[in-house]
Amino acid sequence: MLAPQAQTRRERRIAERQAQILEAAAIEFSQKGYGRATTREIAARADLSEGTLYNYFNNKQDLLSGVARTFADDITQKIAAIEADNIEDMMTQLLTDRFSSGRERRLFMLFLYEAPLNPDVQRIYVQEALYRIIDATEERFRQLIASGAMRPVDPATAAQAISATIMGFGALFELGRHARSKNGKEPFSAQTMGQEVTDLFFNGMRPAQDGN
Amino acid sequence: MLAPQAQTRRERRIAERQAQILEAAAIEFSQKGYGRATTREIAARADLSEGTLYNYFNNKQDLLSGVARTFADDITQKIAAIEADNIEDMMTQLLTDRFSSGRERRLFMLFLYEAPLNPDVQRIYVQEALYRIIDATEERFRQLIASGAMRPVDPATAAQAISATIMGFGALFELGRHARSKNGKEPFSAQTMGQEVTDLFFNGMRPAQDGN
Amino acid sequence: MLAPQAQTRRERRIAERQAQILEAAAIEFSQKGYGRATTREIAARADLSEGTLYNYFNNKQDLLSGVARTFADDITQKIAAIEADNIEDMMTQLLTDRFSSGRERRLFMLFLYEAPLNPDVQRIYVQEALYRIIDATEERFRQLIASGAMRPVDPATAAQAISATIMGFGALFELGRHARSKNGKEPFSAQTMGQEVTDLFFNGMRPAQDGN
Amino acid sequence: MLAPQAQTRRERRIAERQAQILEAAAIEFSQKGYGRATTREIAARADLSEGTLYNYFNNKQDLLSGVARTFADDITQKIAAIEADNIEDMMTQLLTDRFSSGRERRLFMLFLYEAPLNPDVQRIYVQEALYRIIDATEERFRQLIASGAMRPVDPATAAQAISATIMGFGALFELGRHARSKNGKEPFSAQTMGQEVTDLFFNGMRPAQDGN
DNA sequence: AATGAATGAGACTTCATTCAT
DNA sequence: TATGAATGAAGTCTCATTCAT
Repeated sequence: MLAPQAQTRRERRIAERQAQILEAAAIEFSQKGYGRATTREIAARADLSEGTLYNYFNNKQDLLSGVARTFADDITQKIAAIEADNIEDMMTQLLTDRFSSGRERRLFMLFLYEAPLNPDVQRIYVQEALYRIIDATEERFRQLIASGAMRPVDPATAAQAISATIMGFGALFELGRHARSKNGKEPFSAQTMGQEVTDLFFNGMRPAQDGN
Repeated sequence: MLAPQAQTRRERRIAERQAQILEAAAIEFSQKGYGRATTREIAARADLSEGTLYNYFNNKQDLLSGVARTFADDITQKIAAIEADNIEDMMTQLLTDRFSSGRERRLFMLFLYEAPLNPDVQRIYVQEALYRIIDATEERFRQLIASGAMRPVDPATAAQAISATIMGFGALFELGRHARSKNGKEPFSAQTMGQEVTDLFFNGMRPAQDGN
Repeated sequence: MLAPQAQTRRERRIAERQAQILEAAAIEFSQKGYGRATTREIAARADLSEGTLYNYFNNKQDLLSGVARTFADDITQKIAAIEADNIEDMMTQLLTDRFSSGRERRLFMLFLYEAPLNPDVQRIYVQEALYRIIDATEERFRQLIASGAMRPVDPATAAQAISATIMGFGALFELGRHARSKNGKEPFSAQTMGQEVTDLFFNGMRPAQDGN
Repeated sequence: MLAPQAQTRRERRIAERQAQILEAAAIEFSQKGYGRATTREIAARADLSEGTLYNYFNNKQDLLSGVARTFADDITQKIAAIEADNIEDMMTQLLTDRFSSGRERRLFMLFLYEAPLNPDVQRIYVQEALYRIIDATEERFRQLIASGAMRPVDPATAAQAISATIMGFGALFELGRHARSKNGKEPFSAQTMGQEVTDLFFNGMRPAQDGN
């Protein structure tokens, strides 16, 4: 009982340290990008020495991988937690969700950018998270179509379109577009935006025909 | 007549060199990202010495700005060249267009990523190109709505949604998603993709109601 | 008790390293001037890697500032240590003192040259050291005049004249003038020089008048 | 007659070009120092291309040598032009002269600084100008002493003291000391300064004794 | 396990000099 | 003879990584 417990406590402390470091790394990476972030400042933010960083991670790339894994898990869970039996609810939740945290959006951009340059990020964030989410969305669409709750479009295309839109909105937000007020109205709220876009996807742009 | 001609020749040579350098820079940046690209390799690819680079550009950042301007001009022209008087054509062209060149997509990602870290990129690519395109799209939507060719959705939201979707698809392509064949069919073609997505935006996902 | 002691040891080591680096920098700067001295050779002389230099100083300019401060402190202390209640002693000491070390003279020239090009040197060496010394000298002259030990010349001019002479002799020595033997006598000694110049300043050049 | 004339015209043009370049070099060197001045800006100031510079001078060092020679000739002539048969006039003129032009003072500092680093400057400016002036001064002092117009101090020391003082005042002026007003009086004028310092050297600091 | 000083490879950049036009 | 684009050596500085304490 003693050894396993000590082992467990040790493992717990290691996990805590790693989380503490990854938290700091996430902040630095999100603010400065991967290239401009320095291990020195990550260590400083984690209130550790630079040397200690290397007791928990092999190198800077691993820090990015670690951050990617954290956020991959996070987004996967959030998406999985969405409960909706009609398409409108589901889309609103999908769209609203990604508009939340600034740091999250920034890291999202970072992962997209780094993925082609960094196999770990590609694997951890893109393949194990993004693609699975898209696949799951496709499967849900397939079900909705089967149940007649959705027009029989190509579910793969629809899933990608939805995902692409969410990703694109993340980028637009990040680029500051959301700050623009339109027509004197208040600047976009994520909530309103989600609803309007959902309406667009759901009802389409085609003008109502005939007596509709 | 002599001086202007000589002047012109000199200017032409300078423009050529700059183009030659920017071409090399665009390739290096697109392949390695801004931080990992080196002036040495840009020079080598342009078949010039490193010092010569600095006869035409002040620093590495200016190389990125130059590349950004080139592609900002390019995309602006392409978008402006779109001629469509019905919404379906317009959307198809918008969506199809951005799926073309791989390097272009990679640089697009680069600009999105760098914009918040680099005021020049933010100004040149985001504000002077992306935003104007979105604004022009909004204006077109406004006209289509006025003419009854489009359902009276909020034109600003619609313009952003379309733009976000295009941007997102650019990213998805870049991430390799397009390489996946679905259902044994051939992998996506930009053409097909554009048409399907246009259908989605145009007709929406809502199942046909009533006797429709 | 533990923390302060550890802190002190660390600070002591840092101070030692800085001194070690500044020593090397002083030698390189004095031998080659600021522009021709290289961080590489400073590091080599300090028996450190080039990178380590930058753990202790921000840049090459700071190395020069550091050297300037060291020598500013040094000269200020030496001047302040002069004890003389009659003008002859004081002048002899003032004049003799600056003729001592070759490196010191070379750095003195360097600071004079760099001061107009380098605000730090101007502030550290010129304003905080040279000017204060001149001011202090003026004040001493003022007292000597008040006590009747000195002819009532303008004390500011006199202080500047003395200072200028010392500075000029420093330069002349540095230029190798002192190496010239005159009339077959031995080359100047700082001692002799000091006495003769003092005599000159004290008694003037005017021939004795009347029956003197 | 033709060849020599053409030769002469050619030589004249060469001399003009050289003077034009040296003028530009003098300005740049005086403003920025030798190391920080660039051949590019010297060429620009001389309204020439960089390449042309190298048709008239072998390298940057030669530019400095050329400037040194110009100013060495200049100062030698000025000193030689001094006409004075009594010591007061002579000293006033000596002292006043060097306080004149700012650029001249700056170059003077430059030559003093560069001399130990640059054999040409050492030879041209220091040995062929400065030392000769000091020697000539010593000789004049010798004559004045012989004629009883000057107290029999050591003429070599006196000549060096005078020279050192002039050099030192040049430095002090350059360091901005002259800008300080004293006692509410106007800031120093070269004229006043020269007179006061002459009085100091001539009459000494010793208080008047007895019934004087 | 923590530290942080030391390292050194390598990046960007400058600039005196050359040379084809 | 004048030009100025091209060169490349050399300089300053950064920073991920290591290792003795």
